[in-house]
Amino acid sequence: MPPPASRLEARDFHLELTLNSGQIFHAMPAGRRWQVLDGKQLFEIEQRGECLLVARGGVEEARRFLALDHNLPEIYRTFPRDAYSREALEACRGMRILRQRPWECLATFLASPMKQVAHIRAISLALRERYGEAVRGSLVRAFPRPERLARLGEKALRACGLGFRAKNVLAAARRVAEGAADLEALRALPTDRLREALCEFPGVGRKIANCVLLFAYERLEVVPVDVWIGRIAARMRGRGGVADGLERFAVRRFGPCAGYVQQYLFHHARTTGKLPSR
DNA sequence: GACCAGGTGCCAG
DNA sequence: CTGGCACATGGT
Repeated sequence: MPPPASRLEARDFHLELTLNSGQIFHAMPAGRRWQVLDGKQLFEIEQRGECLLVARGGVEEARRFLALDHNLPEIYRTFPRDAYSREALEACRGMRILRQRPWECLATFLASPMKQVAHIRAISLALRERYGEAVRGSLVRAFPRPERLARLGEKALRACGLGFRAKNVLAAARRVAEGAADLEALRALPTDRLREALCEFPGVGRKIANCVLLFAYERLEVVPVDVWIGRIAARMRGRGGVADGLERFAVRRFGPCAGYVQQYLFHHARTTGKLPSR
């Protein structure tokens, strides 16, 4: 039996929303609680109002992974003031940008092109089930280490539903496993140089690199432009807008925590189908 | 059965 | 520099 739960104060936080907002893809409900893995570290957590009951995993580790140190009221003050952004904020209040591990984040988003969130989840779960290490008490296995995936063939990865993305996941696993890229060492680079380094992985373009920058390297000012953010930004820019790239526009428009804003707009648009008027 | 999904790389003009 | 297209898979 797990030890009794520790309490963790968590104002301005929405656990379920955060775990299912398209940052990670493996969170599992366990009764009233949620199970989520950070590497091989299992957290099992229930939210009761502004308090979290941490049934498994350390409180300090949970605080860090869930980014409870982000000052959300302060971040909200930087949000754009237009009606659509306010609507997204109200719909997603309490959602946080998690602190993911770079390898899991990179590999998972290499599986994402032209896939819906539900499909990415299915792929993540298949990879974990087949090639991940078991974690005591966890309904889901850990995300496979690069060394494990590097030993596989493309066919084995395709069998996890990866399709044409299999070759990119495999190449990334090999690059990391053989030390051609050190994802932890890259952390020290400034954002532009780090993005360039990430784009050296086959299959990583501007969008996926930005996802990894935002979700794994704490670059909260970065905006991944996917189909939804593209539509939203195009509407906000309107016809009178300059001949400016959508990403550049979004970065300026969304403000200093543009990545946060992006995540709220993305989730709101994806789950409701609503877009800004005009 | 089209159509679309948290894109990228490559090629023609 | 820009637009068009192939690339797999699964759900409406």
